[in-house]
Amino acid sequence: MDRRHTEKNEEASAQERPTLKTLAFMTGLGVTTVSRALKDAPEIGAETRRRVQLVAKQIGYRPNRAGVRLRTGKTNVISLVLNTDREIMSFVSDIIYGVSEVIADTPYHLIVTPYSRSQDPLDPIRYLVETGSADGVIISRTQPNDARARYMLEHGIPFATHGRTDMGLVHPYHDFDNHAFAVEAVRRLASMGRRKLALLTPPVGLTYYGHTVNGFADALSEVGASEIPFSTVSIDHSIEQIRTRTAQLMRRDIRPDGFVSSAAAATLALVAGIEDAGLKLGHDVDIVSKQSSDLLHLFRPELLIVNENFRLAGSELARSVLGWIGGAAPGSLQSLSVPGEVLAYQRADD
Amino acid sequence: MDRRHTEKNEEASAQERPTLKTLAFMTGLGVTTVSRALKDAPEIGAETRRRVQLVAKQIGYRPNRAGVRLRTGKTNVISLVLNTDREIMSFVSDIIYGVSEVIADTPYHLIVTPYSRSQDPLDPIRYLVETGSADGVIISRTQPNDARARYMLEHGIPFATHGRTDMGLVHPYHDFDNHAFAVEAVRRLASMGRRKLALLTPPVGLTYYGHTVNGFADALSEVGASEIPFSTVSIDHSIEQIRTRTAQLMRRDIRPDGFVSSAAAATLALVAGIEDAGLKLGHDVDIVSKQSSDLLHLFRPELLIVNENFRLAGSELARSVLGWIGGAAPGSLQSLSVPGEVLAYQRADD
DNA sequence: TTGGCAATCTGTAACGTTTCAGTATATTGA
DNA sequence: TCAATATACTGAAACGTTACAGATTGCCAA
Repeated sequence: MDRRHTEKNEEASAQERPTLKTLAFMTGLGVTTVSRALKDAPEIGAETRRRVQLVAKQIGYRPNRAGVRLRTGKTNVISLVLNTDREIMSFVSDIIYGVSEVIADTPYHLIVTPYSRSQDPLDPIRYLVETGSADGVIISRTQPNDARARYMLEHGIPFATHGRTDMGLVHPYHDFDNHAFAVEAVRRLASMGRRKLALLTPPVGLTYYGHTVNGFADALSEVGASEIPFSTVSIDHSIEQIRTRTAQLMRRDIRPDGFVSSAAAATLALVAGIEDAGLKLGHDVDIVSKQSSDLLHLFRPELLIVNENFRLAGSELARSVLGWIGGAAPGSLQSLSVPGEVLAYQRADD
Repeated sequence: MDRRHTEKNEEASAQERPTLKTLAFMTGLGVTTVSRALKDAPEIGAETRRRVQLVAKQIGYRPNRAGVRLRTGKTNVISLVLNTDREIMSFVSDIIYGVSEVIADTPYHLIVTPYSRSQDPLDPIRYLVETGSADGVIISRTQPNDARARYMLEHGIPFATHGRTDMGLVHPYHDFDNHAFAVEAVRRLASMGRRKLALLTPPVGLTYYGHTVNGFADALSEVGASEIPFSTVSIDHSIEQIRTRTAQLMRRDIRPDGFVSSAAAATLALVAGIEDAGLKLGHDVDIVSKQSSDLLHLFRPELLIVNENFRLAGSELARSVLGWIGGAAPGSLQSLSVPGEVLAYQRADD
């Protein structure tokens, strides 16, 4: 089955994939010249360059990734690092699609590097860095003091975080303005006369937990509403847990008349818990919820909804990483999307 | 910044990533011997083998992927080919997680190869085959006569399909038994006294469209119920379209009193359309729906639900591809998950 | 004693690419 | 005219790995 005894490349019939050697033979040039002609090196004659590129296009030459990678260390790979048991569903596919959109016209491939509950989140990052498996990395579930970001900064590998850090270190990120979300949500509830508000928070420990909580608190004092503590669960908890805790909360004497929820799936559980307690959405209580896929309004029309675009996040993150790889200043590759309108902070390369 | 003038590898201080040459120097053996010792070749002495493997473990040697790939052509990559605009959300992440689980203990990386509406679905497959970018491929949205499967079979690259084909060609697949699903769904509705049933179908053209439609028809005649045609939309249509069409259908004189729905998101739209027409779920009409994430029962407790486990699908698909790569017979790498057996058929009301 | 053979180990070449250090030819300045 | 220089090209080496074709040693049978 292995009939590669075809007297070297130059006499091979036709079927093998063309290499620089093939091109060199066809054009009568040396491989060095061909290699340079293809990347528009200055010391190659204009006509030669055109000729080589024409032939390359004609026979469908594509550089061998392994060859390039071995020689130069460039992998042409972006790695998306995902928590396999915690990341919310639709989340992931949207981010992947967003990233894909951006790298579609580049030589980059997207590899998904998973890690599970049982592992140190730093493990997959170490692996990528130590084995040089990617030119750039995208991480999510970012923390204020994020060991992964610090590690990658120390090791000089370009990356972007979904969510900001707070370590005094500068790196590319994309984030949704959860402070603004919480503020708007509280204002909206207040404008409907709701005065006792509860917050279903993001996972404790992630940076946007703080943003959300602060926005919530800021807006509470602004509108003069009060908080009903609801810190026994976060959107990371199971549907059942959220539902149960919500029902318990709603059966108390002092219960919220308004909720702010940081995730769509959690909102489903929230509503279920409320109704378990015999209360009615839109009457006894209102909810402002974030969502990423456009389905929540079908669930209960009374829900007040703010959209977060994860596909955009994926695109921005990919653009940032590619920008950093391309030599742009990391500080110029940060963006924030604001609920309602998407406001991208400047790009460096203009 | 490039100080690799360190007199070859053997005298390098410590920091560069270890290679076979490093190991050879440390053990006093030749690189060939080291290479063979690491892969348990028979012509290496037992003690030498142990010694080499010990040292390799100690210094954390990991084979350079580019080196292996260049020399052998083995990429250690599995590619998951996804339609960027059509694949349902949770779908994708679950499959990715399932695949990840399986390849976690292998040297394989998972790369996601997207293609969009505008492209020929064969494009990404051609790319993968022509550039030799993967050792194995996983595709979804499988059709009865699937050009991609045929192409990969012709080109001898191992793959697995999510869903079966019907071309008389044998290849690995994993599929959910949608015929059985439709049959059970109809029986269930019939047992509740429903007699005029409609089917919200999978995308026309995909293999499981046929399976579902056939199961539906078979069961209809079995239980003596009649079909109300509802072929203007499929689960590939937008939420709005499904909702509108459903409302139209439900306002007719002759309208269904039972639905079978092939996807959770579509079911949301279905229910919305039904309620738009002023009818009540569980009273005027019942619905049996598939779901992959466990959320539908929160939406309406009256919904009758069948779970499809996409994480399992991902695992099975990965196992199949790895099996084929490993030399197993493609015909032995086919699996079907049956609703009710592998998966729980849950009653919402108990 | 010698030839044969099994058991271990080794050097070289090759995969496709880029970089380094050239070479050959034409062009320029004096 | 000669040397200096710019222009256009080239071979060899190297990245890390594996496969091929030996090489060395010790042991045994004849």
